[in-house]
Amino acid sequence: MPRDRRTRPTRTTPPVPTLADVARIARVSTATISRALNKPQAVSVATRLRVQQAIDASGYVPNLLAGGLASSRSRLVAALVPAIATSMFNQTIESMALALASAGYLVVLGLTGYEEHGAAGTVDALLARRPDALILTRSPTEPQIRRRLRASGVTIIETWDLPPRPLDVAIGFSHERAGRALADFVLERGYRRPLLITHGLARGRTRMQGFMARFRERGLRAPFCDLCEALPFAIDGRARLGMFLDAGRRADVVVCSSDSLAQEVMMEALARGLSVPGDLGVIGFGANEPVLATALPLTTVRIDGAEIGRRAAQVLLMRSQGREPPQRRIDVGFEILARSSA
Amino acid sequence: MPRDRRTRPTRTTPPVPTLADVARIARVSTATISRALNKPQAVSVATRLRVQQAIDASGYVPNLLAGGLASSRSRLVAALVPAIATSMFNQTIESMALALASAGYLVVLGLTGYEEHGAAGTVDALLARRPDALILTRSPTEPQIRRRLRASGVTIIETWDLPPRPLDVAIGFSHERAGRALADFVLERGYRRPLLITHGLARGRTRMQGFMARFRERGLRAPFCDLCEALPFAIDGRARLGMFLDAGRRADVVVCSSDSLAQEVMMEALARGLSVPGDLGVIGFGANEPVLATALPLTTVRIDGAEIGRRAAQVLLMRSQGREPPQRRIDVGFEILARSSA
DNA sequence: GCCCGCGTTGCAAGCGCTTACATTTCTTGC
DNA sequence: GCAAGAAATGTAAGCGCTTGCAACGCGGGC
Repeated sequence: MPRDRRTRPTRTTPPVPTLADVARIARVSTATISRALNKPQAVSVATRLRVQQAIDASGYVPNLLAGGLASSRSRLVAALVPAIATSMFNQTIESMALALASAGYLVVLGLTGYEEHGAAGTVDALLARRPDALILTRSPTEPQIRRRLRASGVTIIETWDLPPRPLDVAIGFSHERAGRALADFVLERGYRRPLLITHGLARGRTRMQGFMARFRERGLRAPFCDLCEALPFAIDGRARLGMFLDAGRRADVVVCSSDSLAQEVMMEALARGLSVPGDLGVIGFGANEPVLATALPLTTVRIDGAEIGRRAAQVLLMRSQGREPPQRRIDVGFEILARSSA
Repeated sequence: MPRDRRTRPTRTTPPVPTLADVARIARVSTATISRALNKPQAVSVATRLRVQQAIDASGYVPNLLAGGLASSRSRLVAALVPAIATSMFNQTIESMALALASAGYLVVLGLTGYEEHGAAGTVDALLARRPDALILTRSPTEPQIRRRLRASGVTIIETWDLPPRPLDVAIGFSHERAGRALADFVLERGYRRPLLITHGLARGRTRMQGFMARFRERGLRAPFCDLCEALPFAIDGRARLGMFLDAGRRADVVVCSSDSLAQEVMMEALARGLSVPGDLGVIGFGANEPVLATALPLTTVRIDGAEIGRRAAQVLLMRSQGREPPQRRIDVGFEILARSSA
């Protein structure tokens, strides 16, 4: 093997100090340094002080690759998300990362894209890092992946949904119920001819089905559905509403699968001289901070993405202490924010 | 030490297979497996096949903590960002992560928040992971951190700016020049009384200074500046413009530090019966995908965040092959997108 | 005075890989 | 048919930590 890899760091940097170097300076064994760092209460105050000085003097930064290997606790949390440039889940990841930072955990990102089967390779790449937990923003459907995840033995947290049989722990809400709640909401407000515009991903579909089911249960005629094959953020709301109206169809409220979509729809309505909500109600979905922050008067379904992240952090911290979370399915609910667009 | 940590994975999961297990199955040495995985061309085709079968049979997933420790290449890239819930930099991180994924690299996130000195702890947490590179979205000012970064020997890439003396490699553009370019742009369009609204972070300030400098050079009266102490995404654009106008001041164009800010300003202008750009021009900054995607007719400065990410990936891939990037300061430029709001 | 127990510290065996170097097994050329 | 070099594989020494266990020192109880 290489004689002295410590000189490797490019361009003649002085070698990076190791535990052994610190031990030499502090005149104690490496075990003591390790303990001073990881369970300070096991080390006498005097020694602790000496160790700290040695660390400062040497500029030592622990090598957590080595630490993780030895302890089989990487203090890494893997997050599997479709994207981060434009994503509902960022808030969740961020609040989780923040909640975990003080416990020494870091988040590694696995980007899957929005294709149905984009996750396989990414899952393996993440598992290779031996994370202490894996956060999913979509439950994998492929049995192979599910098996692999289970076999890995790491804590798996599925978020933004509540599958009937979670792989491990799930934190989210029922999209079916959200759909139903929306149906009740629009009916209560007197709307009778809703237009649903949604992307074709599973959750949008599920909400739509909940919505339809409610209408059916009440014996009302089925709402018109515009199920777009485009990705969530790539739907052209103006065009969709335009096409609908141009086809001579009519609606009294538009229920959209995202807030940005709703904004576009609203814009198109206004451009066509329709008043909102007078002539046409508009409802969004997602209400994350940016939309909440603006004074935009959009009626929408608010999901507390940050809360999902905090709960995930809690669960994982419990597991790391060997305790079991009280429940396997944690419902964070949703809330219909009635503002002035519907 | 623990006898058999392989049984650890919670709740009586079967032990996770290791290289040695695969070697046993394939009836070769562990070295051969390692080579088959990391430099396939060094292994005969027949063996490679046998190894692959053994891997499939056992469900082996390499342990990259161990691999990284042994090779001192973690294949981890650390990204230091203020936030991801609402951030200009997500596009950069995402495109970099995507470009690196095929080379087996993963991104670990370090969130610093927007405070001036939030980075210190995060930097150490990231360095402890022994990343092969560190991507910064803001150059650290603290000499201590700069020293630590340099001493670490990892590739450091500063992005979204072009400091005169980069720590290592910088990929970005000149905010000073962007400010000047904006000044020239508004003057060319005949505006003479601009209002600048910006956050108080360094780059916004720099752009503002560039803008002012250009006005001064041309002998024109200084523009009015509204330097807000709020964070970039927390400025209430409607209120800012409102206060300005209510104070009896006048402007013919508003230059904003972000697109979302510009949108709010535009909304307030319209709400006050001012036509845009007839009575008041509005200019944004940042033009990332979401804003580009909408048909929103906002004149703005477009920065190609994705390109910055791709370039970063390139640099780091070169370094990992021992080659030096051709330049230390890579200018990706900016572009003033003249649409219809100014 | 001795023994026990506790609080500290040290010893040293791994954790699961990579890789320099040694060894074995092919190819070739003559 | 054989030597020499190339190609493929094996051997084993780490990489920098963690941690079970042993050793030590000290004070108190009897």
